[in-house]
Amino acid sequence: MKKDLQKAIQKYKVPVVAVDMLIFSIIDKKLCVVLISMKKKPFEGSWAVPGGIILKDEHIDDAARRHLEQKTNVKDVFLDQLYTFGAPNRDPFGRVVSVAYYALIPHDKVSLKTTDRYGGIEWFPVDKLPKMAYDHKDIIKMATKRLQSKLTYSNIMYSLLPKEFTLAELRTSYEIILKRTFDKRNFRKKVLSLDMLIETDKKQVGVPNRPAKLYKFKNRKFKEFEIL
Amino acid sequence: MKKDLQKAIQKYKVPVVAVDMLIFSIIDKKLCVVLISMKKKPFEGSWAVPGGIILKDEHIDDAARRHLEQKTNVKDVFLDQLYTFGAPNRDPFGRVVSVAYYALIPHDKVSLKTTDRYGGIEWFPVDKLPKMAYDHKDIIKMATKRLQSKLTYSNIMYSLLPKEFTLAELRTSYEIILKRTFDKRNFRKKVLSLDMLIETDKKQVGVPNRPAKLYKFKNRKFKEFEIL
DNA sequence: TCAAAAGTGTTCGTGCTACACCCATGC
DNA sequence: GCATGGGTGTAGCACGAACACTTTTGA
Repeated sequence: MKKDLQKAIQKYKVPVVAVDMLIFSIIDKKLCVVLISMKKKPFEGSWAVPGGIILKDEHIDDAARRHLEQKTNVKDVFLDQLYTFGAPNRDPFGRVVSVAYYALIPHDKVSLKTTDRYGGIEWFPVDKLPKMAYDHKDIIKMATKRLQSKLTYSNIMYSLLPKEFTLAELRTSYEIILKRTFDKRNFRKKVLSLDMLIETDKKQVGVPNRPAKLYKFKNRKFKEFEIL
Repeated sequence: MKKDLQKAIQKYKVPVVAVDMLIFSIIDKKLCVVLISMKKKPFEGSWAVPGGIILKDEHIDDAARRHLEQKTNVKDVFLDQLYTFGAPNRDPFGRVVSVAYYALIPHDKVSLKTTDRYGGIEWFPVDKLPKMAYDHKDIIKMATKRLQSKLTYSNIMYSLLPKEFTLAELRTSYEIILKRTFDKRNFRKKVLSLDMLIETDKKQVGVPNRPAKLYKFKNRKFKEFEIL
């Protein structure tokens, strides 16, 4: 960083703009989020949501996408701005205003990339978080709530499921995230009435029971609905 | 803004964090928003949403409240974060990431304070905006949508109405903002069933017709409901 | 033939919608 | 007494909730 800039920033305590990227998926029947383990004091041994400072000329949305792709190799998933956290003393290293984003990625595409900047990167169930750095525990809670809410009035589940899926998979995914159950028949009736899915001519293979029909989403793009 | 900082910021495109404050009220049966007229090129003659850079050690929420109070003298109203805009070329003067907030203020408390930094400050109906600077037209559109949505699942109308009001005032306020009508009887039934209002023992005075009972909100604090 | 999950209809209750007339007050 | 908005009840309909048995496949 150039000297005159650094000087001006220190003089006026200009806040730094960062993004936090909350990456959600369903792993092993649980809603999980990607965390990285911290090396630096005072947060050694704690975990945090991945993220970092935005680049110059980089749109904040793109900064979020950059972090998402860096960690998971996935693109073209649902990504949405959550909230901007701007308390003056959130970060002991300096004033950081961070814009949090959340994304939903398919559980069949999961492969986390670690880098040597962090101690490690792992999925954690949102109900069993480790010791968290900063205010990240609250951020995860808020993101979980928002995710639950958005699931009930949009088609964003397209971003969590594989291209083709059974209605049972769709239903249990809703059940896991919304923490409730749905009646099998009522659920079918409802989702099929929404003109949101397309029936394929394929079926499950290799299951020890009657194979289910596979469906896919009509549009793999955010759209509002009255779903559940 | 100080000159040396401004210079450094322009040179290196370091993002500056600002807030934009969208102040809504109902004036003359129309949903209106506070705008200020710009003096500086290239936006002479255009209008913008009030706002400005956050102070050092100032919480961004407080920055929004500061601007709100500066312009309107009101405190203790509903104020909520809308969205953070972070495209790199939004502002020709340099990179600005701005966190937009919106607030609802009572129409009986309106008195705008002008300052000599701006050409003027005025209420404009959201349907008849003047020539707007930056991307502020889009921001107002987004805020209006959010406001409409939030009205249908919360009690934030408490922040727009005077302390005591008639059910007709409540109803027409919803009708103006949501751009639809409600059946008088069904509306009464619904809002009274929500345990959100308290009936006072007062009535309208000086009206040339049967005076309506006055009601007040049980809690003048944000709460979620299923309202309309 | 057995185990396991898929697929399929009907009934009931709740809540939203539509709708018209009398009442209280000021002038 | 007349003009103006306040205040009130009921019937129909749509939608969500509850609920059990038959079908198809692999082993």
